[in-house]
This record gives sequence, structure tokens and C-alpha cells, in this order.
Amino acid sequence: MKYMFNEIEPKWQKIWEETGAHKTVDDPAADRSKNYYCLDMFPYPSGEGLHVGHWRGYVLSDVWSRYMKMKGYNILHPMGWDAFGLPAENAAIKKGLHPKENIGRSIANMKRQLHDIGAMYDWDREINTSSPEYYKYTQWMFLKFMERGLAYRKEAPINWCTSCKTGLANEEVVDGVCERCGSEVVKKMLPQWFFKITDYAERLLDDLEGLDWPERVRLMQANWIGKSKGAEVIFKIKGHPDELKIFTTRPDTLFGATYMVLAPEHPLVEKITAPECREAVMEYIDNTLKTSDLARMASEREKTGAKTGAYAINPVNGEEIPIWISDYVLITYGTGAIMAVPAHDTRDFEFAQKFGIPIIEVIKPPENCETEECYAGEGTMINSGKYNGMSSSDFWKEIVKDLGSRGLAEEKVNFRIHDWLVSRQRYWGAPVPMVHCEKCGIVPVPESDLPVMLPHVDRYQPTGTGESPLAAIPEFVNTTCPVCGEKARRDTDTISQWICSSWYYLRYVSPEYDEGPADKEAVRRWLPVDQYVGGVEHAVLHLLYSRFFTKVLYDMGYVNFKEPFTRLFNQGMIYRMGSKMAKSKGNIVNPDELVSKYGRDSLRAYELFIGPPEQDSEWDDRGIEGVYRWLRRVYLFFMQNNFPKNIDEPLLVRGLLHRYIKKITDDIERFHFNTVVSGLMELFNGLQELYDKEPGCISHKSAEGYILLMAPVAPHLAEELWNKVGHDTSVFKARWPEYDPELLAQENITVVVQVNGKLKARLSVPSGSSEEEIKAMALNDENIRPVLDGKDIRRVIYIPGKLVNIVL
RNA sequence: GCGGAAGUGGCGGAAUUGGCAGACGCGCUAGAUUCAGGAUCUAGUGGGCUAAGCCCAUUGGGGGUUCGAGUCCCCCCUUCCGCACCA
Repeated sequence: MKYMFNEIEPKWQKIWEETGAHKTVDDPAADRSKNYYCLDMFPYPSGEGLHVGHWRGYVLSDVWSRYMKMKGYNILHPMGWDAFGLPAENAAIKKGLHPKENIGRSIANMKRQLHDIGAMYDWDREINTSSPEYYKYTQWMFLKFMERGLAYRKEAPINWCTSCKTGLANEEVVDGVCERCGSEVVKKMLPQWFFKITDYAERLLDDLEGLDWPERVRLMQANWIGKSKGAEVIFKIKGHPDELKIFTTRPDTLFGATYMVLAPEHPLVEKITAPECREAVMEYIDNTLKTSDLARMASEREKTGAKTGAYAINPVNGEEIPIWISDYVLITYGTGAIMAVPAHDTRDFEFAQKFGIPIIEVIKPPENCETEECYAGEGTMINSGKYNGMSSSDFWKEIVKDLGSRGLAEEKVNFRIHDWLVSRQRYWGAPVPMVHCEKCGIVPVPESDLPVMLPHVDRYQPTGTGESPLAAIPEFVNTTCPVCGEKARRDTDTISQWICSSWYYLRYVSPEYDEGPADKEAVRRWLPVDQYVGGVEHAVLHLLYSRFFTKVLYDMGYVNFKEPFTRLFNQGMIYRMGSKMAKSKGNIVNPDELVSKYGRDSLRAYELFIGPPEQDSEWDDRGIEGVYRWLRRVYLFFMQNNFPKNIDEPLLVRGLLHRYIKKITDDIERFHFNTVVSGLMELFNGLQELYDKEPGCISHKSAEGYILLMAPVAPHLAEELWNKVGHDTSVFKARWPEYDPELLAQENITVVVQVNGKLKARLSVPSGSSEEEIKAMALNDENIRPVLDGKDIRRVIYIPGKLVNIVL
């Protein structure tokens, strides 16, 4: 008899399909607590297909979904395609195919691969963000954001990817290069659409608190939002009507300000620069503009700068202090200008040293504190006039209040996050549903006219002009104004795919619904997502945007929850030959080959067994052999033996089973899927050993127990065996087994005996034994007595059910 | 520089609370089977010895707490990840 996984697996997949086994049970009367929504981050269709790294997350979310199904929940476990936008379009261009055609092919291939996983996806709910039925509501979202004053168009210096030839959001620029293609990102002035994510910065930060998410992701989002509390302070400029407003988190160091710095791009630079400094300032600005953002951000750089020849007046003491420009001050943060306190800020310290600017200490560190040349902590005020002796933290409040009363300062919270650039100068996306009318300005397309269809074109390549390819299609561009009816032009930008994916989780609950993005009743039954599974690379992209969208939808009254994903799990990546799998590195492991060689269940089990699911793991080509052998042996064992219903099963067998029901259940609950698999192996090894000693000793009930436990991991084989032991319905209609605590209590337990902390003996004792009995047994044990011979026993430590330690 | 995670056999890794270190698997060694290879099965797989037993070492390094530390505390080293002139 052979383990014919290639017959078993397709057979059960066919049966699942025919019986609608994976169709979501959506009972309108069902209580929310009976429904469970487990979502995978959906992929973009690439044509290269999935590799074993992609499988990992899908397998573990499927194991979890199947387990929850066996626990009695109605499961929503959908899949779809992030088919609009840069990733999908770039993939198509690379292949020289029209995006629509390429995406169709890629989806077919990836869907075949996803079927191989044997996941319980409900394909009736499949969504595709590039279908008009879907993007109609992406555009609807855009209109709603517009209505609420959260969308605006503005000419601004934006991030422009030189290779993708489009504007990018800040979140898409990583280390100065495009997150997608790795090409250089430059600044370009262009009118662009933005969403006011900054209005939600505070809430996005505050609500991180209650999320059952990996610490790492919450931290990354908190850093990205970057809240800092400080004050804005106004400095007058000597001999000049303009005022200089700066942001500082350290108003307590105002007396130590010995110079000011403006970002080179600051609008005041032009006005205040003295004639004799003009040449040097202009040259400096020129150089700054030539320096890439990437180079400018390198923190190890030596400080540079130029004097403007102008002076500011320190509002606390009337001192005149010189105004400099330097690229270490960023125009994009705060007011683009700072007061510099070299005594208490390392950056200012460096700058002051280089340019010979005075350094005045105003905060004395506490006594016991090791003094450095530049102390940035709290302390006692010195050199601060009448405030000397005050604690710096009290003075902080005091001086803001004092200056505030003269209109020169106010407390202010600053965020690092900026508004979200959402328009793309690319073809493959949902057109921005706006019309430009000479008379009426920017006018939204009426909801009833949605979707604004993306026209089919032959030339879809990006233009690089700052306009999308849509601008070259008169039939698309020319329209009439929805307000006045005069001739008007459509907006030709497309919507970033991050918007498509910001609300997709909502669509799955009612994918056919056509009176809005989702049926509110279905939303109430299924949302928010109970468990979300995906890679950590979306920490400050998709996950942040989705949260923002959800809060806006909540404010609109469209959804009744403030956070979309209650629980998040980030699976680790799979490496091979020391690096992340990528076609360019030639280290891809193709699941298709493994499926045909070892079968779907083996690959599923190995994806879990490879290591802790949240950690990165190195792929071992031979590792899958081990799980394959296990499944093969399980198959042969169950097929070649019979498990009678009415036998007097030894306690050893049942005790073993129940111990592992507990262990495996606990491990699944903790997402320790690697030890779920090793636990299943251990249990099988144990059962087989007992069976070898006493053939026929395993009851029908216990055999079923094993099949149930392995079902989430190896669903095809479990169905086959479930059928073999006499069931004609799916194993996933059965309930997850529960362990019997009393049975565990009846087992003998092993108590370890140590002498001075070193293992000397093991006792097998009935679990009900008393402390006295066990201690006595330990002291009288034949391995222990000789060791104790003639020595004084100082102490005997007993840990119930575990160990006796005899201290000499 | 700041923040986070991690460091355990030849390899992947296990060890909820401080209580048998190395489960499970890969690989390797020997044997069985086989014409042979592969596959499969059985046994072994930290070191030492006067070798069925006993002893010793051992969780990146050093110190500490404890009857007892991979696990807790302090110092140091290494790797990975995130942030990085954000005032």
C-alpha cells in the first residue's frame, strides 16, 4: 500500500468544491460572536506566481480558520486580488503585456497555486480591485473624503519616482528610494491630491494602545506618526517687520539660544539676508537643492551652513542672536526654523563648535549625573535671569505662559506624519472622480455617475511628464461640468492602490452589494476582522491607511467600529541561501514542484514545522522529507489497522491522547504551529509504540481523536482517514476534541529526584500521592540511598508533581 | 546614536509559571532489506573512562540572586530589524 497523495488530495478538493464545503455560512440571524473573520493580506497578481515564502502566511491562517471552524464558528476566510496600481502595472510592463491582460493571466495562475494550498477560501467572495464593480466604491470613498473636507488638491514639492514616473506618498519612500522599484526619488513641483491623514494623527496614535498587534508594528506606526509636545515661540527680527516663528520641545532652554537656523527653503531667507551675505547664502541654497534627500538625511554628515547677516531678538532677554541657514533644519517639519541651543542639543553643539558660536549653559544637571559636554536632560536653571534655581520642568511651563501672555508663545503639538499623497500619474488605477470646470472649479462627479470607467488604451506606459496617459485621450478628458453643464475636463490622475486596499476587508462581507461599498447588516455580522495575517512590510503603509479609512468610515456612521483589525499576526519571511527569496537572486523555491513530489499536506506541514511562525526561517530543501515520512506513516497505520468500537482501551493510550489534545490545543491557541506539528508527530510515535506492544489497543474513539487533531494541518489526509474510519461527512463538520482533566489526573506522573540540584533518579508515582509519600519514596529510592549514605540532609524541597531536591 | 527582537548540538529548532536542557525533525553512523542505488525498517548519534555503569561539560562571554537559572538581575560581545539631523 502506498501513500497516494496525488490521488487523495485532488479527490478531496473536488469533493469540497462539489459540496460547497468552504462556502461561508452567513446566517442573517447569527450573533456576531458566532461568526469569525480571518483575513489574509491579499496579493497583487504578478505572473511570477507564489513561492514557498508566500505559502507560509496562507497556510497558517488556514490552519487557524479550520481550527476555529471545528470549534463551531461560522468562518469568513476570503481571498482576492490587489490588482490595480503600481505593482500590478509594473509587472505587466515588464512582460510587455497590457495590464488587464497580464493581470487576467496572473490571477489564473496564482489561483491555481492557491487551490493547491487546500485552503478553505470561499471563492464566491473573490474580489478584484481593478473591476468596475469594485473601483466604483473606491471612487465613492474619494467623494466621501472630499465631502468631509479630507481630500484636497495642492501644488507641492512631491516625491517623484524617476523610474515609476509618478508621485509617491511619503510612506512609499524608503531611505530615499522608491519602495516599489528601488529607484531614486526626487522632488518635483506638481499639483496633487492629498488626503488629510494629519487630522487623524492623534487618534491613530491613541488607538494603537488597545490593539492586539505585534509590539513592533505599533511602535513603527507610533514612530511614523511622531508626536512631539513643545511650543511655538516668536522671535522678532532686528530692523525688520517680519517675525520668525520656531517650534521647540525645549522652551526651558530659551536663555541658552545663541543663534537661529532657518531651513534653506524657508521663505524668510530671501527677505532678511543682508546684501554682504547674499552671495554665500545663494550658493549654499544652490548646493542644498543639488543634494539628494538621501544624502541630506545622512546623520553622520558634518554640519554646514551660511550666515544671513540678520539678527533675531530673543524674547526672554532681548539678546540679539545671528540667524543662519543650514540643511540640518528641515522645511517639512515644524515651522522650518529653530532656535539653536548648543549647550543642550548635540546637533546645535556640533554646529556651534564648527562656526565658533558661543555656548551658554542654562541647565545644571543633577548632582549625581555624569556630565557630558552637551547635556540634554532636565535639571536646575542657571544663567536664566530671575528664573535661576527653578527646576527646568517647572520653568518649561512657566516661560511658555509668560511669553504666551505677551502673544509670543503657545504650547503646540507637532506630528511628523504628513498628509497622504494619493494621486498617481499612471494609467492602471481608478480615475480620480473629479471634473475641472473653468467656471465652477473642481467639481466632484455625482455619485450616480460612478464608476468613472478607466478607458482601454493601447499606450498605457507612464509618460513622465507629470500627467498620466489618460491626459492623452480626448474622449476621456472632455466632458461637461456636473454643476453648470459647460465644457469641462476630467481629472486625469488615478487613485493610489493603497486606497483600493484600505477598504477591501469591508467588501468581502457583501461582495455583490450594489448600494454602497458594503451591506451595513453584513458589516455588523462580521466586522471588524478578528484575525489578520500578513507580512510586516505593510506596517506604515497599508495598515496605517486602513486604520485611517476605518476611522473616517466610523465618523461617517458607516461602520460601528474604530479599528479594522482586532488582532494582527506577522508571519516571518522565508530565506534561502541567506537572503529573502527573489527571482533576481535565483533562490526561489517553487511550491508546484514540492506539491507534485510530496503533496499538499506535506508542504503545508513543513511550512508550519520549519520554525516559529513569527520568525524568519531558512528554507531547508531536505526538511520536508521528515513531515512527508510522518504523514506517510500515519496513512499506512490508519489504513492497515482497524480500531474497534467496544474495547477496553488501556489508560496509557487514552492518557497519552488526552495529554496531547491539551498540548496541541494550547499550541494552536498560542499560534505555535511548529510545535503543533511536532506534537502530532510525538503523539503518533507514542500511539504506534503502544500499538506495537499491544496490537488492537487503540479504540475507534481514540483513532478519531488523532484524525481530528491533525485535520487543520493536513486536511486532505484527515478527510481520507475520517472516511476510512466510517464517516461519510467531512471531518470539518466534526467538533474539535476536548481533553478530560480527570483522565490526566489518573495517570502516573514522573517525579524527578535531585541531590544538590543534580538529577539522580526518577519516580513514577500515582498522581494523587501526597508530599509525604513522595518524599519518603525519594529518600528510600535505591539510586538515592547510597548517595545520602552517612551525610546530613539539610533540606528536602518538593515541587508538587515535578521534583524532589535533597540538599546535603 | 535611539528603540526592538534574538544568540541553545553538524543543521532547523523544543523547553507557558525558575524545576529532567537538547523534544520533534534533518543530517550522519551501523545493521536489516535490495542485483545495485533509492525508498523503507531497526539501533545509535555532546565528551570522557577501567564503557550495560559512572563521571564531566554544556544554552554568546563574565558576574550575581536561588536548594535549583536557557529562563530572573547587572555588565559586556555578536547578529538581525525599525527609526535616524523631526528641533
